[in-house]
Amino acid sequence: MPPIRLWSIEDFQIDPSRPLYEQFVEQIRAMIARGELEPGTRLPSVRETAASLRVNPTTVMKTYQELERLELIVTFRGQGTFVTQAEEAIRQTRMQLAKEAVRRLEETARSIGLSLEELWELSREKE
Amino acid sequence: MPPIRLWSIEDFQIDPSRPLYEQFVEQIRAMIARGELEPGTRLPSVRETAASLRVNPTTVMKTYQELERLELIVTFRGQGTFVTQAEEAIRQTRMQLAKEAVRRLEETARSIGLSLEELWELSREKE
Amino acid sequence: MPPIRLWSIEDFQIDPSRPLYEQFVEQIRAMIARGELEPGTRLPSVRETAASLRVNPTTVMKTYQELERLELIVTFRGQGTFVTQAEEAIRQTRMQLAKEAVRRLEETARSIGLSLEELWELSREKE
Amino acid sequence: MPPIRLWSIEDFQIDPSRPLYEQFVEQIRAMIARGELEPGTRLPSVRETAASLRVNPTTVMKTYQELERLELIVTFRGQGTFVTQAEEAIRQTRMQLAKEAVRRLEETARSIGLSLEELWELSREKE
DNA sequence: GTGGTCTAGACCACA
DNA sequence: GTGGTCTAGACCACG
Repeated sequence: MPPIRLWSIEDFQIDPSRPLYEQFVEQIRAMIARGELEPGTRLPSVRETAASLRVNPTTVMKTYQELERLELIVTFRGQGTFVTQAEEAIRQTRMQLAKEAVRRLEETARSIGLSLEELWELSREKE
Repeated sequence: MPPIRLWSIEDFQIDPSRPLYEQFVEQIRAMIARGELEPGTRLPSVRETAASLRVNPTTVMKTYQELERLELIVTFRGQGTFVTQAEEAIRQTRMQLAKEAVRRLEETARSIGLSLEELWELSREKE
Repeated sequence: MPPIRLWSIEDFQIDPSRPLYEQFVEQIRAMIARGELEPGTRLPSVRETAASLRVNPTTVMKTYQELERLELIVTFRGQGTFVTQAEEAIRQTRMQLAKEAVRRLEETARSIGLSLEELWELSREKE
Repeated sequence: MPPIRLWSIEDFQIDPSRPLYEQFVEQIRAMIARGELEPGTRLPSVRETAASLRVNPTTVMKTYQELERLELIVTFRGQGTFVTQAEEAIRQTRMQLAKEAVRRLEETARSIGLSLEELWELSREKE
């Protein structure tokens, strides 16, 4: 059973100034959170992924380990790595991402002394 | 002409896993953006700040130089460092911070396949 | 993948009364602007450069970071530092240097009350 | 015999990142070179100038000393400081400034691998 | 007194 | 291996 398809480096938006594995984690997590990678889907192996993304295998390994720690993927030895079947974990992730995003927005508003409404208005001004 | 007052390390919330100078820049920028540090105010000297924050002078200098590149402070040789008189630059900074914060929120919503309203609702659910 | 070749201190013309890093920036920028360092070329590592130029690694790092802010080089974490592939940025730099040089010439002419033609004539007189 | 008039800081264009005295020297030298300050004119005293420009007296002193070294002004003890009567010195200065400006232009052209004509063309392109 | 540069050397995360 | 941050301490020009 092959994985849906190999990744290409163009599937990711990379900022060279930030850790690669961190950006892979974020973007694969988003793929799972929005349902683009469905539960049970088999992911390409570490070796395959490293080759297709042209990155160091240890970078992919760190990515997968972190996603595993987040309980978004599971590895079955000898069988491969799969998106978790636990939809609850995916639901939780979506909520965490939402809460975190709003928390950051509120933190920014607080730091410049604005209410959320004022921040919103300001962000909509031109120039 | 002394600066308003020396900083204490308690004036800053420091995450030891991130670069010190980066956090100083962010938090001083916020002080200026919300008007806590008024235009024309003299900042404590590099040496004073280093002593009061218990960090190395070069760390403070890197902080000040970054704030200067952001055009939020100005250095007059031999006289010290001052919050810019150009209130326009401060206004711009507030707007940039607001726009950036909202952009990140929209980016998060997009990445998990939600509208801004849906993201907001989700962030307000309990658990 | 080694860089083209190490630098020697003889590759640079150093005026000891001016900041080292500033002169390195100017001269490496010129190498890129005139195509001597081609897009994609890997620069010698910070440590190698520091050793071959007999300067401190932090001096080289400051040089590279400044060139990075100018968008003339890009750093890939753990991989090294490379001349940007964005030839547009290089073209822009050439134009900026040209415009700036002419602007300075016009400024000098203005400051001594001459037209560009008169300045040119004057500079060609002997003694 | 009063000097023509006191200077105000608005008579000068100041870049805070460069030495003050250096900029005063350049700009007063230009005033003399273009004839705005005529030979024999009496300059305001160091003390007066420091007060009217709101700078440190030692800065003005250093400025005058440098202009004296350039033989553009002369000080008669107890009488004051005057623009030199030696028109030859002024002529020389104009020529030095012109030669130096052209030398810098040629140096820039050389550093980016262009002829003077090509540099000129490039500086005239838009964007 | 001020900031700016440079050195020497340590430690860290990342690939 | 790579660059990035931080410390400690020296020296300098400027005002």
